[in-house]
Amino acid sequence: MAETLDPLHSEKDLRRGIEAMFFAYRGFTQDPDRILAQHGYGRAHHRALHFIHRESGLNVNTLLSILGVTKQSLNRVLRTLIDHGLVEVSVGTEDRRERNLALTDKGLTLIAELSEAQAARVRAAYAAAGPQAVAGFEAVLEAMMDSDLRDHYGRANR
Amino acid sequence: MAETLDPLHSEKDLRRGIEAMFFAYRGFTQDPDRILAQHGYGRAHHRALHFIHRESGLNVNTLLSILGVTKQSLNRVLRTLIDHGLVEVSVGTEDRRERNLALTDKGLTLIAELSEAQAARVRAAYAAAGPQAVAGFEAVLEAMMDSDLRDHYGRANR
DNA sequence: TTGGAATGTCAACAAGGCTGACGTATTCTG
DNA sequence: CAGAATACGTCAGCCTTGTTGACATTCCAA
Repeated sequence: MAETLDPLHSEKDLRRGIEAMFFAYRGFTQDPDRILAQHGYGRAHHRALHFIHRESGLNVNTLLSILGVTKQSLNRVLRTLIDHGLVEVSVGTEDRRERNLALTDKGLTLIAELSEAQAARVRAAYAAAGPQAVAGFEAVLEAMMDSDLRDHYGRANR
Repeated sequence: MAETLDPLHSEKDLRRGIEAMFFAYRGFTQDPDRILAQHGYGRAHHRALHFIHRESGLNVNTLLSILGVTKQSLNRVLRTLIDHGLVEVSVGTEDRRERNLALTDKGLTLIAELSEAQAARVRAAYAAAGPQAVAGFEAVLEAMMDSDLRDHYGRANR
């Protein structure tokens, strides 16, 4: 499966990789950040919208574990999204303690705008680097995740 | 150079890539964050230490453009690093308005600890994914950067 | 010698993390 | 059925790290 004879990566290689993550992440968030600022939202709102969109009807606890923040922190963000009519809350059908989250049409409109801006950059990078590079990109990133995060990755991406 | 017949990447592909960046970046910062917290520092301190280490003697303006923050924001971080004896400032030799930044032994000790923790994860991911994947990883990330950031990437990595 | 560049610093503010504590439904369990 | 546990919301306060705006100092260069 893995290479049996893995070359040792030099300090320089690793530093390059570390800086690549740093600089690329900046580019990665830049376009949506601009749009968010126009609407008076932040990156935290984007993340919430993204994962509610990916898995409509998910409950608060699940979203918390995906985002890896405290409920107080999420609540602040969720509160504004609900009050602004981007997210809609409903009582769980199985367990009525749970709250199911879903995007409204207004929420769908915003996430579409954000996603398209971000996807455009990723699409351009994928096109520039080529399909084989994309496979490598995904493989390294997946290996870099924590195992508990890896469970969420791919979830609802079937 | 680039593929002449680039396949279109589906929405699903792009979403996977976007989430890969999100989850992987979390893993990427996690280990150094723990160490930083023990010392009472934050991610901003790590970034400053990293780039001062990479290019010892660089001036404030250069560091500002690499980090992409305001001078007030950087100054706060730099102030504590200087006061705590991790960074040492000297007046520029050519232009005496400039301040050259360098790490002290104490600063070198901390950045070594941080870098090693972060490099360990990258090294493990590289080993798991294989050398060809690493090349793709770098290619995609480099293509994802803003062009002005790309100038800094690789700088002093010669 | 004067304008602009590089730097430092004060003050105020906002986003978005955190902890701790508490309240209220609702469900599970002994 | 009573009490424990779970899911969620919220109040209060704190921290880091970003922002803007204003202003002082030092020094280079035309």
